[in-house]
Amino acid sequence: MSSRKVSDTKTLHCEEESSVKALGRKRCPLTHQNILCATRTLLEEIGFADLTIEGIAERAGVGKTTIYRRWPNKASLVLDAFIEATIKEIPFPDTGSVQEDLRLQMRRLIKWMNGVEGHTIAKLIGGAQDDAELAEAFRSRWLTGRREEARQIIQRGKERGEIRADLDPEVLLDALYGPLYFRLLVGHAPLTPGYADKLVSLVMRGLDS
Amino acid sequence: MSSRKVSDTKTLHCEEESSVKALGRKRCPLTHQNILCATRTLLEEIGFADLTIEGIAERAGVGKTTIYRRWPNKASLVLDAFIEATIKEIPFPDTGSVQEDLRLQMRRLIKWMNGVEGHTIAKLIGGAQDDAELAEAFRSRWLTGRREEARQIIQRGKERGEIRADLDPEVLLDALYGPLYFRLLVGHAPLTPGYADKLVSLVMRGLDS
Amino acid sequence: MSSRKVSDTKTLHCEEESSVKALGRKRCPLTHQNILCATRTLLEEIGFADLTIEGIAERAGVGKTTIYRRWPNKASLVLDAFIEATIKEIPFPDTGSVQEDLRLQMRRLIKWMNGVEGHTIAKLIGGAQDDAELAEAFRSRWLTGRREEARQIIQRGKERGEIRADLDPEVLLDALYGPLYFRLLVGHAPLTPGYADKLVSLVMRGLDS
Amino acid sequence: MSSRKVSDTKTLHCEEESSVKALGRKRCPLTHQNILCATRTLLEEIGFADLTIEGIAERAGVGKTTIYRRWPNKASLVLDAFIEATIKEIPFPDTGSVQEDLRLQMRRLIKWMNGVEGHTIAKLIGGAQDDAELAEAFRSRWLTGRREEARQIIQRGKERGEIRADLDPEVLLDALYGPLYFRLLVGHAPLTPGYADKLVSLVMRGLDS
DNA sequence: GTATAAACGAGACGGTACGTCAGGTCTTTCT
DNA sequence: AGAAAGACCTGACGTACCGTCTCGTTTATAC
Repeated sequence: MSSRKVSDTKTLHCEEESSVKALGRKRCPLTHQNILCATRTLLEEIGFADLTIEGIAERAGVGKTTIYRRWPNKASLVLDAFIEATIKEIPFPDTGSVQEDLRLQMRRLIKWMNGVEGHTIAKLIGGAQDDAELAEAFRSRWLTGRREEARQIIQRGKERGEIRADLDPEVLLDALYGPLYFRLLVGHAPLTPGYADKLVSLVMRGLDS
Repeated sequence: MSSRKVSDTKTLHCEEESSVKALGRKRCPLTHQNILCATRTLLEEIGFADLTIEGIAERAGVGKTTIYRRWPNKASLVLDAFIEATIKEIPFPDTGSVQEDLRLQMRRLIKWMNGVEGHTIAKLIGGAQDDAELAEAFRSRWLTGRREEARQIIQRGKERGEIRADLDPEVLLDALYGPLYFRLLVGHAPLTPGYADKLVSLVMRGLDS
Repeated sequence: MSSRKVSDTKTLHCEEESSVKALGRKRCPLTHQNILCATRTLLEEIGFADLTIEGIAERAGVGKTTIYRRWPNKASLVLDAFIEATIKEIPFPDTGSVQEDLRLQMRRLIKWMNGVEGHTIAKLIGGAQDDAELAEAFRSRWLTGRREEARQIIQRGKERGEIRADLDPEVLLDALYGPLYFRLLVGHAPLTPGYADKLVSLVMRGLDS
Repeated sequence: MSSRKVSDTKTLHCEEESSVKALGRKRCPLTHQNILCATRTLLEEIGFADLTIEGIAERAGVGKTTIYRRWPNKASLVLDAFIEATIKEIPFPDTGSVQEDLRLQMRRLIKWMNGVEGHTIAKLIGGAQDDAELAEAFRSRWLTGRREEARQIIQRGKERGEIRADLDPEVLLDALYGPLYFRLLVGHAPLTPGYADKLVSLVMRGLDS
């Protein structure tokens, strides 16, 4: 049961042909780490838009070619760097109450969105608007997992009878998390912890009926 | 009172010194239109990211300088072109029922989001992630106006007693519209007309209590 | 009649469309000079093979694009720089004796070949082996003119009766100058001033018969 | 005395330590041949300048390292490939007349220069202008041998009394062969068989006096 | 036999330069 | 003075090879 490994996690997006035999010299894993590390650092220092492959290469003490050999474009690299750094953050709680579970997790997410990572993820979603690959990567490697966990909270609530069974979890999750990303991306209003409370109490009012 | 027209609409963002005297050659109004038109066309053809000032200038038969003289950057120009083209679409209805008003408007918005304009606005929000000016312009020139209209719908509902008076309209609007933009930008699920219905019925359940 | 100007000489190889009217900003002549100067300097410092456009651009304080806008390739640029610097050297004498004229000029050429310019011209001919454009440019802009002058020396000799009239001047000139270039390019033996004397006395023995 | 074989001819320039013992796996002679063959083919196909070690390695089905283990640089390899292919061509005749011997051999050389090999040797001399090693190799492995043979023709002539004994053979050979290489490299005039005749009759006029 | 040593194909690696593109500024000429 | 054309410097792009360096495998002598 505990055998569900989250899989390798290490190399996520970069080209890797595992088919045949692995001929020739092995790819140095340190190099990999150096590049991701340099990317993360620069991302915080100068932001996504001003990030250049050349800059990353220099910072990592690596040839540009080495980067291009492993990642098809800037976005994929940044996504790798980003996910590697944040994959384990913002855990989902299990308090016994759906509403409380979601409220707590949303508060954590808001706090996280107000930090550097929030900025980065906004840029990634922004970049995904003209990069289908990045968009797909963002969905499959960031959103899907978290979404699945949130769905389980709802499922638990349904089993406990807190929520009526015919509720579409997708709509509920969108109604809760959509506004957070909305404010993050558009910035028309601040993302305060209290915002989570208000959203939960508004959206989840009377879901047991 | 209601005569406050949204004003000229024509030149919105571009520098325009009307104060002094209007010396020298007049700015050709056709040029203006040509540039906006070329921008719109190219925006649809190749997208925001691949859009270049040089390309627009060429397509419009205009010097690069002329563009730079009128707009500070690509984003402003695109926003101008975009808003000019869509300012009058997606009207807000007044059926006498808040829920129905919002539902109808959201359906229209969804329809519109599924077209070219939806694509464009997604790119604009995307671009705004690394362009503070564009972000601000997007908020003040696109969102604010529409938001105000939506707020009035809610206000009417409060006056009619459909909605309890202490409800925070910002949270409600976010809970309704946030999910739409969320799906538009992230694309994890389709934007169907029925989605509007589901959202409205989920979020607005029991708001009169 | 004597109005045959050797033409402008200034801009020789670089693209220049003089047809219409010359719209837009003028090409800065200083830039031109800076580039040629930097090229010459670097040519002497590091040689033709290690010469890079990037290096020249940097040394000249100029963008790479500016160079590419004016010259199609490294060779043309170098040829321009080279010819501009040496176009007036190694004059052809007129002593009244063909043999003496040629001998003197060959001695001067040998001296010149032993200097930096000789090295450069060797590299240019070398480069011309895989660059048809450079080859043509070298012939038309360097060789042709000098060849014509040498031909006139021979013509004068024929008129004076020093040389029999049916002699093919091309073969004679090749027999005299070919060996110089041969030694310059292959380096199997030194280029001494006495070599000129020996060649002249060998090749021109009995040309009056 | 005539036992001085020009040695093995097979591996000429490539590193080869025969001293100690020859431990480990032997160098595959087929590999050697494959590399030289690929080099020759590519040389004809794309020319010296566009020739790359990587390309040769691929064509030969060989690792780059294997090439670098055997030749210090591109030039040496090309020279090996070239010489291996042409070492036995253009024999020196012995008709009993110096003038006739040289004339015949020059005609053969001209014919050969007009073929692919002429092109290649021009490129090699060209490449030698920025590669001292190649220059030296070209002289010692191509020119010297042929030059020695030509010198013997002249020597025979002197012994027969056809040519006066004090003639410097170097100058004579330069005066005859220099022009051929001159035209080959500069291309200002065609290399026709008749050119050999003209040169011989011009340069060798009255050498018996 | 079984080490051990080199050759070998493959390909990763840090570099350098390439030639192109777009950015945003400046200059010239014409209207 | 405004407009159009285009020169200009800058800086990053993605590519091609360079020559060096591991890899794992294959082939040979040497113990």
